[in-house]
Amino acid sequence: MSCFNPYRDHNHQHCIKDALNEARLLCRSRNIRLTPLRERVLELVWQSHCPVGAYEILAELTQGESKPAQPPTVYRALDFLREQGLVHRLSSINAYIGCSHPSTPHNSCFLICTQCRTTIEIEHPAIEHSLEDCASEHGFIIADASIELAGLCTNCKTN
Amino acid sequence: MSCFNPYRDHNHQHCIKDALNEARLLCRSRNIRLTPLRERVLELVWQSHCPVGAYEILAELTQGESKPAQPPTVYRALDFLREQGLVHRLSSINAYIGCSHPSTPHNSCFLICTQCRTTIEIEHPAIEHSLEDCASEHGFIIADASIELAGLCTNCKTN
DNA sequence: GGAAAAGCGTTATATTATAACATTCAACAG
DNA sequence: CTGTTGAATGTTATAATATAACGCTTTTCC
Ligand SMILES: [Zn+2]
Ligand SMILES: [Zn+2]
Ligand SMILES: [Zn+2]
Ligand SMILES: [Zn+2]
Repeated sequence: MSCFNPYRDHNHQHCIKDALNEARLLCRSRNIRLTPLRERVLELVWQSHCPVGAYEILAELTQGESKPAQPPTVYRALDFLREQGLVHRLSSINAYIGCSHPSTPHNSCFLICTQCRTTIEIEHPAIEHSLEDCASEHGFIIADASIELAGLCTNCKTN
Repeated sequence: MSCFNPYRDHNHQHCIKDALNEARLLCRSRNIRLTPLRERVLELVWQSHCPVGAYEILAELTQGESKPAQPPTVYRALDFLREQGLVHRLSSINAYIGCSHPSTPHNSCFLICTQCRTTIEIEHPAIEHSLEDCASEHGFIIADASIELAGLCTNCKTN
């Protein structure tokens, strides 16, 4: 049972707070720097359970600033966060989403609702096993798995 | 046992010929038009078992022509071929590859070698089942699965 | 044959991402 | 402290991928 069901009401402030806290601890333990900018970008990524585009983040970063931020600012922060496993890239929609369990290494697997855009990251041993089995049958060594399932979430399929 | 092993020598002319023949039959049976341009693009996609970028196709289309082809020419042909299931898009690398079994509906799953770029499309009931199980556990209805596994193929892992 | 739709050419532009170099900041040794 | 070094960020420009919009041509079908 997960700590929240993003398809229902929940206190999302907790999600944000938890994600930021975990990120801080994780970076501290790895002795790397979660700078204010990186933390800010992570916070913006976590504004919802919907994937967010790099240029959306850029626009939000720029809000209220005198000079607009530039693309490399965002992409560098995202690169850092992705390297640390704090953020995933959803290549099928060119968007980014916070990782729900950054402390444990995993192949990411996402359920992306095409209607409400809510996206959840799932971990399912059966998927991992079937992929590994299949790859090894072909003598293939998986380095990086991208599994993105688009469709309708519980909420949207009934509406 | 598959009709060829793309990691070893094989007569790739057969692959191209078979793919084009199957495409013609399939379009005929669906009563849709595989125009010369579309067929040409499909042929270019099938030039190898490596994914190919839209602008690479564009460049090859332009070879020997007086006026260079424009992006919409290629993208429209690719859109058509994808709608008909003759070509898949690999979003993790922004590239396109011919479908190895376009006549039967399937979720695409690819093993993409990061070294030699050879890519094979696999069908494995266990993967389909585990994905379906997992999605339905979350009340999610899969409309479109994108599974792209990057890593080392048999050949490259030993070299 | 003529209307309607599909296909394609063409021009322009949107969207996503990176290269390259300058400047500032943080860490650390001496 | 201070000077040195590498990391982080700012800044400008550009690359790479993809689509919008409009008009002409070809095919389909009555
Ligand atoms: Zn939440
Ligand atoms: Zn994750
Ligand atoms: Zn296929
Ligand atoms: Zn290889």
